[in-house]
Amino acid sequence: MRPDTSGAVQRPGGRRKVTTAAELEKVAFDLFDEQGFERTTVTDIAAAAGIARRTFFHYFPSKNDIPWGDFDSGLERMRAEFRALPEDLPLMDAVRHCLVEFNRVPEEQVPEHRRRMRLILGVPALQAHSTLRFESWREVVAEFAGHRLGEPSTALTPQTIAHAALGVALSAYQHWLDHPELALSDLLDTAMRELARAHADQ
Amino acid sequence: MRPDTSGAVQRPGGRRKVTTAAELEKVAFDLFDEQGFERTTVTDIAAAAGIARRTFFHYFPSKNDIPWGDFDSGLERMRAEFRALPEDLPLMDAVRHCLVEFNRVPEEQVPEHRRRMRLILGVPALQAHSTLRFESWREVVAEFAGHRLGEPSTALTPQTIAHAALGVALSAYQHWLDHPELALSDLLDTAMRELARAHADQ
DNA sequence: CACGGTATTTGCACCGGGTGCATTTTCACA
DNA sequence: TGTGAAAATGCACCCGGTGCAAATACCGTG
Repeated sequence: MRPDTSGAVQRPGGRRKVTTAAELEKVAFDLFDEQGFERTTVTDIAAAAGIARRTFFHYFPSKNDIPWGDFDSGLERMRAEFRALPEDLPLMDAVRHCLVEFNRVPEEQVPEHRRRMRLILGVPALQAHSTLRFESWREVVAEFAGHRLGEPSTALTPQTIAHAALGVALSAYQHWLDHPELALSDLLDTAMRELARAHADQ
Repeated sequence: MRPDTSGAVQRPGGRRKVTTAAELEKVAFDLFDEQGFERTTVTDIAAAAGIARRTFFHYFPSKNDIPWGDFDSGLERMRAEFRALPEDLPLMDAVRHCLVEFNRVPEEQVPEHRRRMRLILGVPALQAHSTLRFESWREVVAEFAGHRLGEPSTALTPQTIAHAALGVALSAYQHWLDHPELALSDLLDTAMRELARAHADQ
């Protein structure tokens, strides 16, 4: 039998990694809490983590990427979520459903999630950077919408639906950050329904 | 009678400005065409314009702001556009109408507009930066939606409508850039209608 | 015409993010 | 005890952006 290659990357020799992205993220978040994002330099983070500044960039492509965790791996989850949906569920209901499910977090991780999102959506530099990260998220939605509509995902309607879905998510998130007593899932669901309602109302 | 203070700022003495933002923009755009946005440095632009690098930053807060022209002044135009609409025009019809009108450009300015938008929506750094510039645009829409709904513009629904409207605009623009033969106005109108249709379809 | 006030330009030193490259360190395994 | 591979590191840069002080050009006035 071949050696187990699942989980961590196999290591056929070579120096051990001295830390992890998750660990660096933790160190960085603490500094961000203390002194804010912009006032924290990469040098600060590296020093606090006990690594060289240069090494930091082996773990994160940029300072702006620190708060994103394994966002990309979540995309595959969402794709699966879309696939699992019954074919006869109306398109926008399906989108709403996945919006809610994709953003469901276990209760105990809520404070952590809130902190992360407050950074991403609150700090201008990160807000700007988020556009780039959200592109692949939109693409997942567009693919699904295109599939349902029998159009390429690059067509106008799928792209529009994807953009709108992202907009809904962002406004729900912003509201959630401003109103800690409200549940994110409810806000996402409501926002999506209210948009449909606005479109329907004459 | 007081001297005319309309138009250009009055100059009660002091050194003359040596150039204008518009002129710098022109110089910069030429360089962008030649060598691309990222490969063009601020130093390049300043040199080509015959000013000091430091002076450039008296005309633009950042390199990323070059392609934006007088975008902010356009916002007031859009606000007026919203105000001029009949009160009984359904909310989303009003939004669609303003979306189309705000983005209407005289035929002769179309190539210029396309070049500008191809930069803004095509170069990652500018794409990211655009998020920050679009915030005030969204706010205009949210204010109108809030007004119509009898809610503060910060409420969930107005914000969602604003985010969605921006999404629609972005997807229409992207499509326009990819398909030069199509008219921007039509794409904006269609995108908005298709989103409504998607929401309505069961 | 010289002068004084004013706004703009400029130079300079500096900071922070990010990269390319060569070198050193640490590890597994033979 | 090597030997090869991966990771960490150091260093020299580049670029965008800022704070500050000095130089420069313009205006109106005496």
